[in-house]
Amino acid sequence: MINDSQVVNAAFRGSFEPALIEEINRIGIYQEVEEGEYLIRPGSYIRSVPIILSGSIKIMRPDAAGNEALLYYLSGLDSCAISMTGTPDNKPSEITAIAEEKTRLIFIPVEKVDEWICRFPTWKQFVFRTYQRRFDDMIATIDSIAFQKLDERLLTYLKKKTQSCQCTVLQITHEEIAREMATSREVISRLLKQLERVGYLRLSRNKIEIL
Amino acid sequence: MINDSQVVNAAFRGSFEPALIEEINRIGIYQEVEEGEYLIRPGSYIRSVPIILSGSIKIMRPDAAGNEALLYYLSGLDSCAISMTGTPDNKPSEITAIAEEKTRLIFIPVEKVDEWICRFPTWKQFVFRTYQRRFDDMIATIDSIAFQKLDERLLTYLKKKTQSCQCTVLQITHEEIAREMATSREVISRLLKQLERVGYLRLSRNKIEIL
DNA sequence: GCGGTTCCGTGATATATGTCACACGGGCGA
DNA sequence: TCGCCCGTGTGACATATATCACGGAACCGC
Repeated sequence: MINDSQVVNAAFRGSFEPALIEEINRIGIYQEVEEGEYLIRPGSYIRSVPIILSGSIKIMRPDAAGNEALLYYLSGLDSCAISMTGTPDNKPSEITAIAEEKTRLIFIPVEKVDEWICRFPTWKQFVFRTYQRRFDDMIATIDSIAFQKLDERLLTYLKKKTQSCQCTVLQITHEEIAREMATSREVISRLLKQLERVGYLRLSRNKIEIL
Repeated sequence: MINDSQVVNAAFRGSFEPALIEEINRIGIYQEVEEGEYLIRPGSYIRSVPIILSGSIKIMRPDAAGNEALLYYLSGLDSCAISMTGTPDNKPSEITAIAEEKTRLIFIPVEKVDEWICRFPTWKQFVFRTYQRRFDDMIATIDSIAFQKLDERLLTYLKKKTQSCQCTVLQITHEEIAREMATSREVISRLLKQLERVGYLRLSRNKIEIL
């Protein structure tokens, strides 16, 4: 049986200095969430920053009309830049975070994020790399929405999805894809069918197998 | 005649502690750019971070096919978060920064950005607020592209534009708007005409007057 | 004033995407 | 086993946006 601190140690060794790992073990709150569980809902206040140990989390942006747009995925050793910055003004969150699969993470209180920056060089590096990655992700998202047609977007969507879950069989409904891409189910069904005809994937109920 | 350090002092007094202002005066490189001038082009390397003293800068994202998408504007006391993070891996920039009008700014070498974070609390605060603002901007951009129809997008575009230049008369061509919104000139012309009929604005050559 | 250039207005048409309506089939609980 | 719900496939149609093809108006240099 693996306990929390072993998991943390294994995940961070090599990235963080020992004193920092110890601090994380002491302060961080370990948590496991199941697939589909919400970590953040719009309107809630973010008081701590999650670091993903294993699994993956998807970050979405809902709009007033009930649509959503996928911003990016978080997986191993990623963290959510929005939650680092989201708090200073004490504004509530404007995003949604949902576990894509069973996910283990550790929460660090925001004050500590700040405090550690000057105490641990590797932490500062981590925080900045996190920002940079999330910026790159957001730019990629904008690229995709602004420049690509739906069929291309669907392809990049499927690619990212398989990357983030590290498998070729997606357990997902057309409806859900449509929601994440802010379009309608029928359109996705048609495009998927098209991709199946071309031999890019195989469809069945609740399942898409990439070839 | 105003000299550089007076400008800098006036801009930063109240936001930064005196020691930091002095440091900025000593290290930062003051520069003025004219309207239309490029600060960053895709492919160039970013070795220093600009802080805008007055004027405004627009940050765009070009794609391979020659289209562009507007990411956000920078104006008084803003800074570009991408340039803070853009350097760690020594990757070239993937964005474009263009002066919207005559703009005064001061460049801080990236190493100093990093160093000052632990030395000056107000600087750390500044850096984090910058990140947060840019994140919010990017999310607003995604909202607009993902959820709004072109006519609404055009409205929000015009609003932001007037905000950033602080005036109601925009010196701009339909072609340029189209490029920034990644669509075509005819479409923008039609939509603008529509807005004129509704009495929202008045059109003339190279000029849009918001009412 | 003249010729060229840039910007703008607008019809006609093409294409992509969104919406509606409905049928089919599989799973699953009563 | 029956009925029902959910996910899917698909035609027909509505709408939004892109593209093409012009013509005309404003401006600029000569």
